[in-house]
Order: sequence, then structure tokens, then C-alpha cells
Amino acid sequence: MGYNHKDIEHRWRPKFDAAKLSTCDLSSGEPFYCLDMFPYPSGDGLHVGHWRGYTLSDFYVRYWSLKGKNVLHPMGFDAFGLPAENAAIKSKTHPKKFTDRAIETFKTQLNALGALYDWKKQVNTSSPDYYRWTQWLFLQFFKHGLAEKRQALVNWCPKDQTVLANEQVVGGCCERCGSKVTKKSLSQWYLKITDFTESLLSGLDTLDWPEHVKALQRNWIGRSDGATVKFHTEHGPIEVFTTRLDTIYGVSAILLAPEHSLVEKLTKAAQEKTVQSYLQETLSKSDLDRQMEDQTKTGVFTGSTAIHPFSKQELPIWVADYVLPSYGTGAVMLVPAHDKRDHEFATAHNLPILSVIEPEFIDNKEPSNVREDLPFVERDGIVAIVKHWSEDKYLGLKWKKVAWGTWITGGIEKGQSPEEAATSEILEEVGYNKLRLVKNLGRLHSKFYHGPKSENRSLHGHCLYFELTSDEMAQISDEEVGKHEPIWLSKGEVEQFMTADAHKWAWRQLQDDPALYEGSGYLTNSGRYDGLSSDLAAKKIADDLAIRGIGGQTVSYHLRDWLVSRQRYWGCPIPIVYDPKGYPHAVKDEYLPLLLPTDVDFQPGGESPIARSKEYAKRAEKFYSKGWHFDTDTLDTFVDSSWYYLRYLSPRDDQQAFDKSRVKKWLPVDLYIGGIEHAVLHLLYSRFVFQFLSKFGYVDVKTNEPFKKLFNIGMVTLHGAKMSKSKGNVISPDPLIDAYGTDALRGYELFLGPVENDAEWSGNGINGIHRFLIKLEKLSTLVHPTAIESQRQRFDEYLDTINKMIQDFRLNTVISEGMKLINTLGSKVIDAEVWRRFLVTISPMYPYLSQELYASSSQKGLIIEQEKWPEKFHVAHKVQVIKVLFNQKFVGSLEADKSFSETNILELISHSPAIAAKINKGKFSRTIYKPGELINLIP
RNA sequence: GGGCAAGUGGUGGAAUGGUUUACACGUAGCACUCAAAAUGCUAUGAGCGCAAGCUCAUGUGGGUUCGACUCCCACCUUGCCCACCA
Repeated sequence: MGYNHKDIEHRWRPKFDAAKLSTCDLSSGEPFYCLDMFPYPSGDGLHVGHWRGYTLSDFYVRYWSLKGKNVLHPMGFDAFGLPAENAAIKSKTHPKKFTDRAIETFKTQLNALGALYDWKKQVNTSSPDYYRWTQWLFLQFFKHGLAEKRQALVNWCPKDQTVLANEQVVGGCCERCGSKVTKKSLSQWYLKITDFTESLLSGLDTLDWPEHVKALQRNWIGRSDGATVKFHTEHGPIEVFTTRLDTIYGVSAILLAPEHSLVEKLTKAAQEKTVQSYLQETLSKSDLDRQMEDQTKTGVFTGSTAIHPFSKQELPIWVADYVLPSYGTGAVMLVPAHDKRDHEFATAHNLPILSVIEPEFIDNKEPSNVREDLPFVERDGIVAIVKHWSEDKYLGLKWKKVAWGTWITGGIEKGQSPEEAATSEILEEVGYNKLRLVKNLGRLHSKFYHGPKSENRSLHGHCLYFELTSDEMAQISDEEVGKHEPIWLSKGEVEQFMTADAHKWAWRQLQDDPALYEGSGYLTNSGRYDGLSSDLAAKKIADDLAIRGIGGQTVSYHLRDWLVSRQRYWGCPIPIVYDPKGYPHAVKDEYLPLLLPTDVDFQPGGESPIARSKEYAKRAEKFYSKGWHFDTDTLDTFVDSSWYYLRYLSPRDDQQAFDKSRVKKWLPVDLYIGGIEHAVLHLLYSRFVFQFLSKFGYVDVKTNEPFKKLFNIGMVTLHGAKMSKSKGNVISPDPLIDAYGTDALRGYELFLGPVENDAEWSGNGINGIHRFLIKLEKLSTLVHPTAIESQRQRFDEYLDTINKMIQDFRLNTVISEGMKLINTLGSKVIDAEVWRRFLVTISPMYPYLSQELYASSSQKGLIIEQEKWPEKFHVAHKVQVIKVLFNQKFVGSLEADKSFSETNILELISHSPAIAAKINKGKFSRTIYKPGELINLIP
């Protein structure tokens, strides 16, 4: 007979299709909402990479159903979008035709998977009965003032001829087609996602999502705590945003983004020409060109000045294109000594560089890292750089007891000046006494743990630079000779030689005064704030600014409002109508859905193709009156997909977008499965929309979040690259199903590696699963209704193991455990009850074969309907197996009664000749005993 | 520049403090066959050895521990994401 997968699949598929899971009764049972990210029906068909995710979700659908939950597992199609439109342009057919055909292909392929979907709840975002409610959703934003039309410079893709959201610009290029993105000034609709930044941020803490996905979202929202400061000018204040308010005394200019509203006013007649041509040049650049980091920082002086709020100094105002208009306030204070970019700019344009922070270095490396539980002991000290009397070399100390390279250092005794202290240290440590002080390099601070004294030190060091005037030397004490060895270093060797950051900094300070320092420390040259730490100073300065009403602490975000207008045809029409004066109004409910016009030429041309529809223009005048017209853009398709999971619960409802009571029962989604590529876009927008609906009472769900648990399925790669038709590296499941069967392919998809990791496809591996299934089919003839203790005991272990693994999504090892169990059952008689329970546990992986064997061992009906996830037999273990180690080496294991103590076990060992022989005649000084596990004998 | 993840046989990977390399793939040998495929059985980290066995191996170097792939510190390498974000 043998294993014939085609027969088996043919026999059971119709029964799976008719299973009760295929139509979820939403009103009963304990809900479990298992959701796949719905696909875009591309027409390329499914490859083995898609299968991995769908296999995974079907596994959990079957598993949770066996665990007694009422599982909802719907599927639908994210059917609006560019590829269909582009294909339509090419083939001169309507995108709807293209889309409908692709959906049919998809459904056929999905059915081959043997998965259980509730197709009765299918949604299609391009169908009017769906997008009518997408339009409703948009209008709710409009109604609450959270949809707004703004004229702004937007990201423009010259190839697709449409605007792009920030999130769709990747590295300055269009996410979809890769063209360089340019800027264009357009009037567009925005959804105010920035009103929700804090709740989008804090909501992340409540979610059971992979940490790295949460990190991506946090990163994208990009909260940064800082302050604003107003600098007064003759045309009103310029507000800047900074995270380094402590450096405010180091400002040497104010820089404006070219787009800043004050640029024009502040430009003096003499600078008019230069500024104008600079603006023209930068505004025509693409974002990518403008953001090239390695190019020199450009900018021009406006002729105006601003007043420093503390020093009252006049600061020149410049325009510079590295200042981004969309972040902070579009204006920055230039602090060249403490910001790398500002340093480059000041160097390029000869602006003053003033150091206002004395650096502080905190040691975090063993053994001198700061101990948290100890207070700091304050000490004054010196760091001396000493130059050779004739050569261009500098004196370093190589420490003998620790791997340190330093300059000459030491403490300052009472009554000594830093110079005196340094001079005497130099004399003591290296013996030179003819030298002169050339330069004071300023102070640095260092926090570290002083091992010999067992205390935390906070050292305040004066950095001094000396030159020797002669090689004359005094005698050095033996003690000093034993401590370290003096080494003359050439300029090139210094950075490498010095181990501590503080000593490296002293060197850079000598080379380039003041050296760029971006860390924190203590203030200097900062008026009454001198001597404060960076943290404390920033707070005080912010307070003082707030009192004067010219600034204070604030928070800035990377996240921008969501631009949703698209100048494309194949999308949801924006339900806005303009009166003859151009004011926008919501399209009346009775006119919804506002259907896509059909008399449209799709060729892209800078405006929406819909604008060319005569019917659409007429329709507006018919519904309203002469001079009225509809918005001719369509919505970003991410709006469509931001709420589809709500529509599944009442897909045919023509009275409302979703059913509030069902949403209350079924949301949040219990398990959401999809790829990492949606970590910021879809998942952030969906959270935003859901939080909006929640805030205004459209939904009533405690969590305020749509997706409780997110699982990211790893990508399947071929030759290291993501599978895609255009790269020609696609593996189709069809021939594999034909040769090995659906079960084998499902098993192999999960066996490929941990499901959250990417996996390289290897053609041969499927053999292993296939052989396992053949073996199972053979073993089924050995099944006999006899209770076999050892098999039941083994099954209990197996079940414990996989139960835990399933919770942790470690399905590759669940597959292994099944193989291991079968390998240990042997080729004699198999306990029928063990067999039945085993078949239930593998049915989520191998639904067809498990079902076939279940039925042939005289069980009736479908596993998924008849069975529950099995319980253990609870066979009592009378003995325990103890591993015996001698001097860390395994010398054997023995079986001991569970009640045995350490003494009993030692006795057993002495009576076991095989083990006793290996343990050096029983001589050992002590033992380490871990009950039920091992005993370690230490000689 | 910032953030995150990962480094274990020829390969995918297993082991979250206790015999490293489970389970598979691949490879080799054997059985079945006229033959091949399929299937089954056996072997398979490296080095030394006739063998029993010994030594060495989880990116590198330290540390904690009776015991470290696992925990701590530093470093190296690779991958991913973000990035003139003030």
C-alpha cells in the first residue's frame, strides 16, 4: 500500500473545507483571533516564503482550536495599490480585472495549503462595500479636526508621479521604485498622527511584541528631550531647538533651514543675491543629495544678527541646508566646540569655536569602572604632556603592573599650584628638571574606581603642556622605576598608546585647541553657570529661560503627520467636496460610497488621473451644484489596511464600518503573524487608527491597542536574497506538493529553523520530513490496544516538552521531538492510546496524514472536531537517573530509587564496578549533589 | 555616527549553568535490485592511536563557578534598521 499523499489529500480536503472552523460563529465560545497580515494580490502567486507564515498561522489555528478556543481565522486582500495600476497601464486593461484575477489565483493556492480559513468573512479593500467605510473612517478624522489640508513641500516620486509619506522614503529613494525622491509644494491631506505620539510610545510597553519591533517604532517616533530658546532679532525671535542647552554660551551663530519663514525678512540687501541663489540651489536638490554627509557643509550669511539671551552678544544669522526644516523648529544654534556638524560648519566658514564644557570621563571598564554603591572622593590633580628637548617626541608612561599607557599624572598637594604640582611629579617620576610651561590645556574630569584604595574617585585634572629645555636628569627612586617605564612617543603613536579617553582628549586638545568634544562635563566660560554639571546646568538654564518667557524644556519628535493624498487612480477616493470658493466639505453620507470613476485614462501625469474624469466632475455638480468639485486624489493604501481587522467581524454590514459589540468581544487580536517589513508602516498606522477610534468612543476595548501579540515570521531566502519574481529566485510550492505532499512541505517549512529567523531554502531537506511521514504510515500497522507503560511514560515527557515549545513558538524543535518520540517507540507493538494522542499532537503540522491514520485506527470524524489537545498519562516515575561525574568528567549514570539520599547514591556508586573503576579508587574530597540530576565527585 | 540581533560539525540547527553537536540534511559503506531510483541498516566534529583510549574544539581574550555555548567584562566579525534629528 504505502504512503500516497495524493489519495489522502484528495479524500480529506472536502471534509476540511466543510469543518466548523471554516465558519466561525462569532457569538459563542472563548474567542481566539488569529490574524495573518493580509496579502497584496500581486499576480505573481505564492512562493515557499509565503507558505511559511501561512503554515505557522494554521498551526496555531488548529492548536488553539484543540485547546478549546473558538478560533477566528479570516483572510482578505489588500487590493488597492500601484502594482495593479502599473500592470493595467502596461496591458491597457482595468486594474479591477487584474486584481480580481490575482485574487482567484491566490485563493486556489491558499487552499492547496490545507489551511482552515473562514472565507465567508473575506474582505477586499478595493470593493465599494469596503472602501465606503474607509471613506467613513477618513471623515471621522475630518470631523474631529484630525484630517487637515496643508500646503507643504512634500516628497515626490518623479517616476510614479505621486507624493510619498515619510515612511515610504527609504534612504532618499522611493520605497517602491527606487527613484530619487524630490520635493514639490502641494496642497495635501494629512492625518494628525503627531497628536498621538505619547500614547503610541507608551502603548508599546503594554504589548507582547518582539523587542526589536518595539525598538524600531520607538526609534521611528524618535522622542528627544531638549529645550527651545528664543534669540531676539529685529524681525522677532528665532526659536531654536537643542538637546544641549548646557552649551548655550558656546553659540557662535544661528542657522536657519532654507525653508525657514524668517529667511526672507532677515536677508539684508547686500546679501540678497547670494542668499537667493543659495536657496534656489538647495531647494532644487533631492533629499538624497542634500543629505550626503561627507560633503562640506554649505551656507550663506544673511546680513542680520541675533542677540544671545545671556551674554547679549550679537550672533550672525546664516542659512544652511544641513538644518532640516521639518525637525525641531527648523533653526539651530551653532555650537562648534561641542557638535561635530557645527564644528565642520564653523571650520569651513571661519566662525569662532569656543569651548564651554570641561569634559568628564566616566570609567566603565573593569577593573576601574565606577562602583554604584560607593560615594565619590573628590581629588585635584594634574596631567602633564612633556615634549622632548630636541625631537618631536612626547613622554608617555607604560605601567608595569597594569596594562596602562598614560601621560605623567599626579595629585595636587595643599598649597601647590597646578604648575608646581606638575613640575614636582615630572621630577619624581622621570627625573627631568629643566623645563618650561608652554600651554595650559584646560581642565578635565574623570570618575573611576581606585582599586588599591577601594574608593570611587572624582578627579579634577589640570592639563599642562611642558617642553624640556635640556636632557639634564636627577636620580629617580627605585619605587618610581618599579612603577612604570618612560617611553618617547612620536605623534603618530600617541593615540594608540594612551588607554584612557581622558588622556587621549588631552592630546587632541594640544593638537587642536579647542578640540571637538561632544560628551557632557562641567561648564566653563558660561557666566554664572560655571562649574555646574551639564545635567544640572541644562535644567537651570531652562528654568531661567522659562521665567523670562523665552524658552524652556520641551520634547521633540521625529514622527511627522501622515500624508495620505496620492495622485493615483487605483485607491480609495477621498470623500471631500470643495465649494466654489474652494472650502472643503465632507461628502454627505447619502452619496457614499463615492465610487471611483471608470472613464479614466490611467497614464500618470502629475495630477491624479481622476482629475481627467468628466463623469466625476459632473457627478459633483449633480450632487451639489455648479462650481462644486470632488477632491481628485486617492488615499494611501495604508489607510485601507489600518482597519481591515475590524471589518472581518462584520464584513457584509452595510449600516456601519464595524460592529462595536463584536469588536469589544474579539479585540485585541490574540495572535498577529506577518513579516518584519511592516514594523513601522502598517503596524504604526493601525495602532494610530485604533487609538483614534478608541479615544472618540467608536470602539470600546480596554487595551487601546489592536494587536496584543505580534509574531514576526522570518523570511525565506534563496542564495541569500529575498525571493522575488523580478530576481528570478522564486521557489514555487506546487511541484513540491506534487512530489512530497502538503504535509511534508508544511513540516519542512517549520523545520527549516526557528520560525522567527530568516532561513535559506535548501532543496534537499524536505526528504527528511517525507521519510518521517513514510515511517509513520508504516508504523500504523503495529498499533494495538495494549497499555505499554514505557511508551506512556515517554509520551508524557514528549508532551511536557512540546507544550512548552509551542508556547515559545519553537516549532522546529516540536517537529524534532515528534521524530525523537517515533524513533524511541521502536518497531514492535505500539500502544493504541499513545498513538491516538500522538496523532492529535502532530495534526497541526501534518493535518492530512494524521487525519488519515486517525481514521484508519478506527477513530471517527475529524481530529479538529472530535479531539481536545491531549493530557498526559501521568505515569508515575519510580526511579530517577543520576549522572555521575568525577572531576568534571562523565563516568556513567545510574538508576536510583526516587527516595534515595546522597549517602544512598554514594553507596550505589561504590557497588557499581563500572563506575567505581573510573573514579580513582573512590578517593575524592567532596561531592556536589543535585537531586534528580547529577552527582559530581571532586578528587 | 546611533540602535538592535547573531557568531556551535561539510549544511540547517539542538542544548539558557551539568556527558557539546539532539533532530535532520549531506556524505560513505552495506542490504534489497539484472541495474538504477526509492526504501532500510550502519558510520560520520577535529587530531593522535592497531585498539582500549587520550587530547583539542561553541568568534577572540579575560573573569565568576566544583562545573560556562549558557552568566559578567573587553575585543573581533557578520547581518539588519535608522541617520546632517541639533
